[in-house]
Amino acid sequence: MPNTEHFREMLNAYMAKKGLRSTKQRDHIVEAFFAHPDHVSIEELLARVRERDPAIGYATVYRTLKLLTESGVANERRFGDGLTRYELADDETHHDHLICMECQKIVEFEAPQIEQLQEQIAHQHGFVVRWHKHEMYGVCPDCQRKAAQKPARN
Amino acid sequence: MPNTEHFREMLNAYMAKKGLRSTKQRDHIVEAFFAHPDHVSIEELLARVRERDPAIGYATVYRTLKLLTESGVANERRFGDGLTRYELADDETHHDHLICMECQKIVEFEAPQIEQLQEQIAHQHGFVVRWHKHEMYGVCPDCQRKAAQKPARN
DNA sequence: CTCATTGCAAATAATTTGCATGTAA
DNA sequence: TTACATGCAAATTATTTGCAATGAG
Repeated sequence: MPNTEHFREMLNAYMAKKGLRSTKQRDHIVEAFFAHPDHVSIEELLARVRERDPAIGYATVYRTLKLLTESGVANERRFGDGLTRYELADDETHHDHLICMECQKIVEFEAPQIEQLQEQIAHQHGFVVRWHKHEMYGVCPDCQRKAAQKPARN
Repeated sequence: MPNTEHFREMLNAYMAKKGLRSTKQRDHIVEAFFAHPDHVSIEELLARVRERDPAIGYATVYRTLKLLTESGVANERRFGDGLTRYELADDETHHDHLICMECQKIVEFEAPQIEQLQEQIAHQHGFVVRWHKHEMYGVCPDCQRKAAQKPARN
């Protein structure tokens, strides 16, 4: 589990400001998210949360993840499998993604040099950047190997 | 309209290989896409195409855009407004995006230095990159100005 | 007590699919 | 002629919402 202190504070501050309440469902969902905040889908999260509290419904998970997103704790992402996925909005240790178009594998990487260039460009356009998304879609080593063994059949 | 020769050839090759046929609906849709291949949605495309042929249905547009995607002519993109948008898979003149979180404005930019760094990183992980997505979400100059005039009310 | 929250089921929204009919090749 | 393509409507899928019941503060 990553260091979540900062995010817990953000969430508490947001909830206090909006007059929102803390419930055991929310707590479970938030804990489950913090435990594995690595591009999880609603369905995956729901499955984990139901291990502790089988009565929790879809809608509550959707609503809580929206809350996490609004409070700046999580970011919504879509990769291309039709699902919305969530990850910690962790700017400090920000990672980007290499996605295999064959097997959907996701590899994370960090590239401080790119982040720096990004900032420059945004600044040239007068933008203030809140977060970013940098994804490369291609073929991973494993799938390249498979493709070599069993060539196309079209 | 950008230079589309290369893409027409890709599409023809793909259709020939798969034994697919050329129809007037497909032609209209493909032309409409080539005319404005700048992150269009299905709905926008349908509206344009119906100016020429009012009988064309949603399904055909969806099917044709899937065909363009499979043939490598178009790429599917999702920005965050719930719609899938399409753009020319133009690697040569590839552009990335700055997206305003307030007004949804999309600004394009090019950054060859970043593209170069990307390739390096992908190579380190053994990936072959087919295309990529690089989006920065933030606040544009206009909306920064508005926010300054009319501060938050939460 | 009051009002946010929950779970369910129903409602939306975007996209896909089945099928009878039309039509390239 | 032989399938592929089309348009429609129905089906799917992901997500949102209305509402009565529940529960936090």
